[in-house]
Amino acid sequence: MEHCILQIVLDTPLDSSFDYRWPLRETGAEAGAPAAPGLPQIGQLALVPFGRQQVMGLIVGISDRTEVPADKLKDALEVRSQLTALPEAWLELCRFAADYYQRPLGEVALPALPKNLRTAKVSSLERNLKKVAKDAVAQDSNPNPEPALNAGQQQAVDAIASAQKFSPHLLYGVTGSGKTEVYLQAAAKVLAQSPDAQVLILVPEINLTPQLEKHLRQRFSGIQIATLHSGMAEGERVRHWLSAHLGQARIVLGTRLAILASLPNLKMIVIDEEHDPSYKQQEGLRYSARDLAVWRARQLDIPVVLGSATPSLESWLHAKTLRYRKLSLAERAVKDAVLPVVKIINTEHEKPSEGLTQRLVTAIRLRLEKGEQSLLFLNRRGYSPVIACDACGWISNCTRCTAHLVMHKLDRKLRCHHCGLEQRIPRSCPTCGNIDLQPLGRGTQRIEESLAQIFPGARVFRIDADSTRLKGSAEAAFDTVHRGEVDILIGTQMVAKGHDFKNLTLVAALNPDSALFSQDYRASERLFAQLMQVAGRAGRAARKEDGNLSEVLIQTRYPDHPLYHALMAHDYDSFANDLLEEREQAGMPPFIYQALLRAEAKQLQIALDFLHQAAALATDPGITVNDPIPMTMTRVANVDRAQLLVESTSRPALQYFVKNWISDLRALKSRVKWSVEIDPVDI
DNA sequence: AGCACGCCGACT
DNA sequence: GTCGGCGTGCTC
Repeated sequence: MEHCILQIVLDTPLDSSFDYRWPLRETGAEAGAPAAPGLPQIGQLALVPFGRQQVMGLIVGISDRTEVPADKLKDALEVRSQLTALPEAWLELCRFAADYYQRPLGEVALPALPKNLRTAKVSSLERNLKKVAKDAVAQDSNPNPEPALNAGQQQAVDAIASAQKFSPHLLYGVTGSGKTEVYLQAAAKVLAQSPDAQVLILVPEINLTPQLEKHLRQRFSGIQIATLHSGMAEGERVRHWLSAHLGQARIVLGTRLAILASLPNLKMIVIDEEHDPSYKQQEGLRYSARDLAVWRARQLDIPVVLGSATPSLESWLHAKTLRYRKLSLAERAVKDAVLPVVKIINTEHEKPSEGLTQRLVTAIRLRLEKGEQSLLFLNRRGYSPVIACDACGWISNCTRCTAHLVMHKLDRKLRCHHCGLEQRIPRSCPTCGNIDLQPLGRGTQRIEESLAQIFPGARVFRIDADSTRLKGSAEAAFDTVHRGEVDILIGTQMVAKGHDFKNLTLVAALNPDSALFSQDYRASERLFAQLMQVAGRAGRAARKEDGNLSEVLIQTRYPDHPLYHALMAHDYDSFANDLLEEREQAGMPPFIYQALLRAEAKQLQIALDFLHQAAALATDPGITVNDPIPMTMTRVANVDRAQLLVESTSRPALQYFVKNWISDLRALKSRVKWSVEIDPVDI
């Protein structure tokens, strides 16, 4: 009996591949089978016994020999020959990500595949393959026509689509400047260049931006579009993934996870709102979809477009150093629409009552009289509805986390957003017995109540993570606003994304200040992007000739802060340039590169001790080692967490250092649970 | 990571 | 007497 040896990677933290025997003669021997049946290929999936379980692995090598002793060697159970092998370029992408983020290949490659592909039976795969084949779209001769472009847009489209090799473009333009139309027409050109070309379009959160999908489907009605995001049902997810993998879907629209999709004929990548923090995966393999997209574009030698009104400082720097080509869209593409007027309300002089200044109340009243909509934007941070006792200072803290319990009025519970702990709302203060417990701060729910008091007839509507927890309810909520059934909309950052509200002429930021002085140096960058984005929700309805501009009101105690001045002037350029200069002088990203070692233990000291040990191991002269510190939210679910930041001016030097460091840390055999994150963003 | 085996405390 | 705590050891 003749065998070959399959080298297979598995979704396990063990950093090696595993060898399995595969009998060459037995498979595919059925009569009438095509030539060379049953020979496994690199890139195919195989079901193998692993310990006491059976798991799906990925074939990364095929050999005729192995170092593994015969008594340990097992037979692979099944090769999924029904599924064409994952392309070599895809495997290379996974190898790069595994190497860069310092994880075993199997922990990158297998989770990148739909779960169903790894767990379901062959019959299910065959059924799905059949369904996908049948779904081939009928040609539709009636797609929406391409609208005319303004000069800036045309230039951008030409630059992107004519670049047939690796070329990163930073498409820079405010909301309403017509970035989407540039994506669409550039995609159309690329798709027209070859009959099997594929285009990948990444968006921050698909359920908040259904409009792009609608535009795509209308414009490319004869072309199959696959969507990929975490909210999809498993079956649908597999079928969309398969249609991308088989080259059938020529446009793939997805969230960050789509960057790891198999796309055999990928010819262009678009990253919409490239600055958006959700491109960074915050658990498991902590990759940046944006960075991987640029790598993938370089690998395939294709154009990549990063679009934003407020580019990340990383991309901004790349544009300044000409690594990225900056394409600016100066005008608003919507005819006659103008930028909203941004005004500052100094809360030092105009004290807000229940979070609302008199001027803001007046502005809302004006909109109500004119039948227009207002949007009140709340920074969630610092504004959770926490219960407190005025008499003794007691606050509803979580017993398992360094966090407050947050009041949920609907089910009359206090809940911890970090570990899920639930308590009934106490009738009196647990420490002093005071009956008069008050909500601290103004959460969206409280603002909602005070608005209802001030404007009894107004239709007030709240959109936040709580009110839209149910699947699809966010969409329904936005529809309600679109239909004009809402006068005053209250929301957290959720409302900042995607949606244009046609009748919205007032946007107010109630409490943006906390981000200005945050420990997190990226907070102000994010705040600017958020305010800019939320301001962009207004103003599309306003037209110059009405003399009736949309208004953005910022309530702040720091009216002279440069961030607000830049916002008033609609001047991201100088704001970003100033920030970059600060970062360079302070030796911070994007001028230096970072890695973060996290440790967790039952007691903080144990975690810190481990980190001190780790710091002692870091003697590389090119590496700056900071002090181990407890994480801001030290305790989560009864586990204490601490971290150690290491930095270098050289990315390769950091890479080299971390690789060795990790093997040194493994050798410590500590009981502490630890992990290393490359390019951390939340420090 | 799973999932076993393995040796010490409070309970049907 | 058992059920079960999580320490440590292995997975081709």
